[in-house]
Amino acid sequence: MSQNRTAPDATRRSERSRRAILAAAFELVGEVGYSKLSIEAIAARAGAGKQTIYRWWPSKGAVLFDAFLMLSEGETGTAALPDTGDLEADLKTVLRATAEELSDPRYDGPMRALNIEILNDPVLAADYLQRLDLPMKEIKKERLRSAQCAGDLAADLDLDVAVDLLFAPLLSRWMFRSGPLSAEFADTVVETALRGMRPAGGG
Amino acid sequence: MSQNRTAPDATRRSERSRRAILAAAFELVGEVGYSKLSIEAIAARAGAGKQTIYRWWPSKGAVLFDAFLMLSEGETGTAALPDTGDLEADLKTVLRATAEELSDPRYDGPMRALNIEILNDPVLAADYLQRLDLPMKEIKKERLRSAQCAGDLAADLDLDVAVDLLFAPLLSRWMFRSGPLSAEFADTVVETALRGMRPAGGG
Amino acid sequence: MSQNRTAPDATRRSERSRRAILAAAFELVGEVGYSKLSIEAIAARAGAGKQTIYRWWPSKGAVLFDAFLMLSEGETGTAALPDTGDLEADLKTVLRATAEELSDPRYDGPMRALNIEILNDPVLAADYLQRLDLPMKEIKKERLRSAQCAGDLAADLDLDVAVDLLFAPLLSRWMFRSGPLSAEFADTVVETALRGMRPAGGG
Amino acid sequence: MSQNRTAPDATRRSERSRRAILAAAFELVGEVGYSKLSIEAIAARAGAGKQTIYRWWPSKGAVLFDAFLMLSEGETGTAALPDTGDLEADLKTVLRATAEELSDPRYDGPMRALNIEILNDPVLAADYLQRLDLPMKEIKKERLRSAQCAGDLAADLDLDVAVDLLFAPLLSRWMFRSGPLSAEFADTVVETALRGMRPAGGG
DNA sequence: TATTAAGCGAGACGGTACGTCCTGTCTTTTC
DNA sequence: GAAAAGACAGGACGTACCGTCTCGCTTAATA
Repeated sequence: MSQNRTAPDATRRSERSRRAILAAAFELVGEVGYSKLSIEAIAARAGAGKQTIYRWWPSKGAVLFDAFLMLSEGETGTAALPDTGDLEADLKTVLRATAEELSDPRYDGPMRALNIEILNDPVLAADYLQRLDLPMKEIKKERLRSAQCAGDLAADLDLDVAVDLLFAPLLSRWMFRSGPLSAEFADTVVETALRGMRPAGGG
Repeated sequence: MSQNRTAPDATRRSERSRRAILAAAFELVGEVGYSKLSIEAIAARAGAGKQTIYRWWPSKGAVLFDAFLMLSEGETGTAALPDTGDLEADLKTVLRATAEELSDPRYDGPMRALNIEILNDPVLAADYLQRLDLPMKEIKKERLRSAQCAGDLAADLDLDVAVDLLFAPLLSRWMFRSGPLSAEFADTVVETALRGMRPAGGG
Repeated sequence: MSQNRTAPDATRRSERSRRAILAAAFELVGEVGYSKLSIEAIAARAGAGKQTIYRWWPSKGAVLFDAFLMLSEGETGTAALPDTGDLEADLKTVLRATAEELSDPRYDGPMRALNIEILNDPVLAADYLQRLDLPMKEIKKERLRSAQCAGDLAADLDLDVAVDLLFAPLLSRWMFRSGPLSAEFADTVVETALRGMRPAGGG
Repeated sequence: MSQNRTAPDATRRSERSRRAILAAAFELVGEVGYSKLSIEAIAARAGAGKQTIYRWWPSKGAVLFDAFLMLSEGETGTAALPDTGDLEADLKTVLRATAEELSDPRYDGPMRALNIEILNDPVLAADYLQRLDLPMKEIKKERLRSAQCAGDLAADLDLDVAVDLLFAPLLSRWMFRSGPLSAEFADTVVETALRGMRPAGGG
């Protein structure tokens, strides 16, 4: 079970360096964009040696990814979508919030960087899926399942498809900048998609 | 309207070099992936000088983009979605084809590379929007409009949203590799989305 | 007698371009130094096409050399060293003038450039020898021969060696910047060298 | 006393790389000549990165110069001209050796390259003067001083001029290829120059 | 309480690619 | 048919980073 190289001893890892590196990575990607982001710059900004980065992360994308995880620390697992009983209103709240976050210049740069790495690197993509995307999808599905039990959604609805239908359009607009990420857009997407998911005999 | 630098004289441009460079770029991105793609390698493979690339394209992404345009040459503007009268069947045909294309390893690599460049470079994104995305969206909207006239879609449906709802889920799955790009998935997306777009009184 | 390439027709040669190119070369080498001198810059400054330079000169050094010839046009062949009857005084006059010229920043740069080309290119060196150095050496030897006839120099003196002995020290100091090119230095060289060249029984 | 850029840490310098680079530079300049010598080729031949050259040397000429210094390592300071008591014979020995060295194709190329750099670069010229030319001149002057004490040279002879008078003619012939660097030439120069430097009353 | 061994900052190293500049050739257009 | 203009293939420039590799230094666990 040993690595080909002597594995680093995690107990001795400097928490100070770890945080400084992740913070520096997040800052820099926001300042200079993904394509200009370099390990050298991260190390310099963090006051760390390059080797410290190479020792603990397999790629630049992994650093970036961990920087995101650090931000969303505590959120995952505990968080749940709002459930006021009104599915449409709850989803509109969530999509509007998502739209706003994607529009925020503080998050736009780093988010694009992470997406680029995911596009590039299948390993990182799998990691992202497992550790961020799937948990968040489960949270979304949980809310839809609740609505399904309440009879607000068709019983045979594929919840995976439902989540994609609801969230992918926003992502697509953000990615290609093909339209404004407005509250109106969020609302229309929710309204149209939900109409397709209601029980057949619904009123 | 003049450039800040003396612009190259397009009338003297070598068509032979242009084609060789675009072909080399497309080949290489498929072989080594985007992150390993270099201007140097493109020039070498094309038997061209690096300066010839820098003279005519502002960025690596622009080369890649033109390589895509060269492939889809003639398609844009002339093409239209199938219109058998059965909207659902027609859309399933198109989405299945799209899913297949995205699964094809010959297109997966270059497509990811192009998307990365678009994520990175707002200028290229705008160019892409104008020259590829908008025309293709118009074609899709044309088919939906035809269905709208036939009473198969709600009269007040926002066709832009409709297109996003239909096509974004596929793109999202491809991008994050979050599920199989199967014909079943394409069908389910079309069925669910269309149900939400039909006239209220149901035909 | 034909060249491997169709030789240019000298009768059609543009005198205007020739002069502009030589002038531009001379100016530029003074401004930016030899190592930064480029054919492109010469052509641009002269308002000439690069091909015009390549058509008429075999190398950058040849252009530079012709630029020098243009300057000394008319001098060669006609000129002679002063001959007042006092050899020592005459030589001091000449060496002092040479020292001054080598110190002049207008000539220092171009002269170094020419010397560099000569060091580099044996063909150009031979050309230089034939067309500039030998004629000038002959002029100097003529003056020494006159002194020899007058009994001021040893009858068996090798005049080639004599010229080198008189002029090389100055050149060496200039080249290596190993000391001031002063009138005193010129005088001392002449006095010392001449003492060694006088007839044995001389007073 | 600090540099404007963070100076490299000389204690960490790789002696292996240094020697390999200097050796490669010396070899290459002999093989392809100065004008075809490139940093790129030196690095490749030495198995070194280009940055390693740029880190430690300010210019191509400086590399070449150090390559020369490496060759003459140990010679400077310790060496002295032969002193058999017979000045003329000793000088003839030295000049003949110099002439032979300048004729040796192994040294001709590199030597020309170094001279070109010296002509080009005043900073390098000053360095050369200080570290090679002046020490060697001092050695030559030492021999002349010894002769002066013995009464073989005029008491008021300017030894700097004397050295130039003796050695510059050889250099000049080599540089312009204006004549054979023969033993006869060396002898004649020594005989003629020395005759001008002897005490007035002749011993 | 010393010893020791890992992580650490620092940064030199062999490399690759960058984007710029220039070379020498070729072609097009003008005179 | 020479000349201005400038695109072309090619190649070196000097810079920026890559990922690897020592260096001393600090620091936590072991002897």
